[in-house]
Amino acid sequence: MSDADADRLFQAFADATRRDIVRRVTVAEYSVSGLAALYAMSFAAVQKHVAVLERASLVTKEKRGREQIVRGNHEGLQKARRLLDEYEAIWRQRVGRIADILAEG
Amino acid sequence: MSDADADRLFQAFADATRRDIVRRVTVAEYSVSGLAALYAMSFAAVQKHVAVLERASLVTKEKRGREQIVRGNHEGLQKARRLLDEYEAIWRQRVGRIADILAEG
DNA sequence: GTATCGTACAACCAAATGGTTGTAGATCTG
DNA sequence: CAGATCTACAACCATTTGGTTGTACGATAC
Repeated sequence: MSDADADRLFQAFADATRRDIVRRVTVAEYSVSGLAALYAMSFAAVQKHVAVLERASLVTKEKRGREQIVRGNHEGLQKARRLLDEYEAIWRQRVGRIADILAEG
Repeated sequence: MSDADADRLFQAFADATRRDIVRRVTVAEYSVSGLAALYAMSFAAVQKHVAVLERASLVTKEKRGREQIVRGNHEGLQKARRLLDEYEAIWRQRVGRIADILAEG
């Protein structure tokens, strides 16, 4: 994953409204206006949040009639989790080294 | 974890320089100026990045003589991973529901 | 004691972010 | 067809972000 991909992913997660959208569209389908009705902000603002999530592969949009259906996209979440798993692995290596030092001493 | 905590965490991860700092200080100790020497930006800029990471509990600072030693802090990483695990759980529930529907049909 | 080093912090700047309103194009409904 | 609905997008605004330089101050070295 490129730096730019990771930037987009974590940036997308760094907003409570967007995290809420991700949760909702994972369990059910929503049109953009359906989502907009849930939040105390304009339709355009929600539209922008959805666009941020789409660019981060956390959500997909599909046209259905005049509506745009938003659904969760597992791809982005998987990428984010794999990246954090790499950091976790670095921690485990470090713990391993410390254990080795203690074993030697 | 509060929304503000999550915001700070993911915001902190949403920058390649900061992610690199986290990796480095997890495997070894660095002073702030030691870190600053690694990047093509000013000392003050790196100092700000470290401050962002510290607020997000991804790093700790400890004064040693005139230096400030930066170390990785597992707490922030754990919080981030747990939060992503919650999203993963929502996905698994969804997959379960779909399987149920298929089993019924 | 006097440089020098490492840090903190303020002030500033350009660009990005998160919000707004307004306009316009598609699609459905009556 | 006319009107309502859903979406897209531009323009604008305030705040935050990521960077800079400059100043000040405690700790170290000579």
